[in-house]
Amino acid sequence: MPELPEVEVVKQSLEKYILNKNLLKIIVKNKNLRFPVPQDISRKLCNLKIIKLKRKSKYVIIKFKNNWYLVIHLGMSGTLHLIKDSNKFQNTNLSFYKSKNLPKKHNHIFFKFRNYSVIFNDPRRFGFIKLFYNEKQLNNYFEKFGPDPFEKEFNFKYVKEYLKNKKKNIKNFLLDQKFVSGIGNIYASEILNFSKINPLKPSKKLNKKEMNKIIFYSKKILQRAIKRGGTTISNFHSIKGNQGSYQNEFRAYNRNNQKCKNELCKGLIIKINISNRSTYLCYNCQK
DNA sequence: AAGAGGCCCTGATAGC
DNA sequence: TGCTATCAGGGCCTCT
Repeated sequence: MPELPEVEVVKQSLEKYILNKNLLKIIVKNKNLRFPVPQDISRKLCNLKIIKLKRKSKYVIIKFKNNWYLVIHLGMSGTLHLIKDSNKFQNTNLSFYKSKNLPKKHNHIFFKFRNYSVIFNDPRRFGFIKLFYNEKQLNNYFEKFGPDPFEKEFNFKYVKEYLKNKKKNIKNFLLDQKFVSGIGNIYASEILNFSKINPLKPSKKLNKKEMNKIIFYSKKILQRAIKRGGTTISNFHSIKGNQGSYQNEFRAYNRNNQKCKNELCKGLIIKINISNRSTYLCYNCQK
């Protein structure tokens, strides 16, 4: 589900509630996520103050006062929920189920704070959490990732060097987190439609103008999506349950057989498969 | 080394 | 109503 904008929205809303707060305890209901939940995580992290929140790519990074880092990835279907604990039921699991926003199933991890809990829900369990015990370990993990689209390193020189002599098509490169990190299947289609580039175009055939368009629209579209609270297709929302609205601005994704919205273009958006993932494009203006 | 494809998992929806 | 097939926002692993 969540690409960079959705994760950024989650990080920002999470920050309001858990920054500078003590994590009282963690209750793991199901440790079988994409990777097993780290052993003894509750004992290790209880009564530790959260001193910083960051986002890298599609990951939320939570820093504790002892310089440990908890990293959260939401996979395809993961969500975080903020639930107020009523006084009556505090310290019992019952309180967690009092909010109508909380799904009934797949609430795998409960992070308990003084007056509320943050709950990790994930039906498909492609999400996961990881624990790092110092900054070096953390940096080591993210070393293999390319720059976020917003980072200065994501510039013409980098893109040109990286794509030189590469056979893979540009759409698959936008999804390749080693090249640029944070873009997923929705925004890849959007970026290429704005840039008027065919997703199947071999990367080495992109000219300077096209590379610059990709860089420009990656930043612009993701910024805009963050501003609109992300994209809500089936279940994404911030931790308070607010829905994003960027889906109302889609130009390509989910618009099979509808008119292309690029200026002066009379083409139709068509859905095709690239590497087994839905891809939306306009053959008329995306060359 | 780069690239293609399979796979992990549940739920929603379409078609019969 | 109930079956089956297909698809879904991601990314790791294996094979060539």
